[in-house]
Amino acid sequence: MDKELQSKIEEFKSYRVDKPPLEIFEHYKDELRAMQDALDIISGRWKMQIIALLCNGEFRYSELEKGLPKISPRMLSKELKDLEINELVVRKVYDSLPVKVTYKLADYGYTLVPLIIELTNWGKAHREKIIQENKRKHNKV
Amino acid sequence: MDKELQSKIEEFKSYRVDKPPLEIFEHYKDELRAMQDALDIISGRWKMQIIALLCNGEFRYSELEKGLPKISPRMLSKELKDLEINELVVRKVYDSLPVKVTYKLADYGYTLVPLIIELTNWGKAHREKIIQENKRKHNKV
DNA sequence: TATAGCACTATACCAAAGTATAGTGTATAT
DNA sequence: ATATACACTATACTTTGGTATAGTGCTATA
Repeated sequence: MDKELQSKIEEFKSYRVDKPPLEIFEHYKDELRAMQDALDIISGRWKMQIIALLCNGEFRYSELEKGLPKISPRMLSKELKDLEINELVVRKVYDSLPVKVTYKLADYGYTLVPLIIELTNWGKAHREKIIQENKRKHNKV
Repeated sequence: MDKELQSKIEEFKSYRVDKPPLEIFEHYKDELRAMQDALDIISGRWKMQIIALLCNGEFRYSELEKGLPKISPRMLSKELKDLEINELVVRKVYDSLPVKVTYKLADYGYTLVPLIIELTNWGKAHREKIIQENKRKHNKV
């Protein structure tokens, strides 16, 4: 664990010196709201998977369908619409025949990359931890 | 945007040179699964709020109720149980009379701090962006 | 002419997440 | 004896996220 993190944690811990819980809540209100905003946008089974795929470039609708093996077309178009509304994804329509539609990450979408990395790292470490624990249990028994 | 991030993005972009979508999916499968594991654990309206509060120290059940003004007792005890199962939170029972129960972050729980910070930062920036956009629209009209 | 591909939309359905309200057993305080 | 605090649990309900299945209007291809 690095120093910056360590000091952040100390900061948290030292804040509460018998302050009433509601006061602590009020103090962090904006942070909590911001965190929740972010979670609302990235939660769900598909959003981050779509974004992670789109990190690799431009995809057609049907390519995304293939790249997300279990998604239904309804879900895919709904999720893409959501992401477009939040300006994370850019939708381009070519007026060729038949119509071709592509999706790519907006520049703004790339601001999510640090979060993707953080989430992935934590998820990997967590899986490791669970595997280690199962091993220990197995050895004891 | 810092250099490390920039190069990560280039890495993503350069990976896809006309690879079929399914191959890209397979290539990132472990990462996607790890990301989803993490999201499953922290998603929902309460989990991260509880963790963020507990960053500040040890709380009794009733203190948490006051610190999370809108949570129902059922939700609170369910969420705490989930967090305990995932070993993010430690539950301590004092056999005083009446019983006193406290909850605090496990050391492992603190590994979520970088994620909390990332989420909070992104959420704040997002809110800023939306406010700026509304201002621009207002000026145009 | 028939078939298949494309980028969707419509409708109905199900399960999980979250909410609202009430109740439990214990103990102290009055 | 009654009321209150504590840490819950039970039950029923609503909302949301996601699935399943079918269908649309277009065009290129055999």
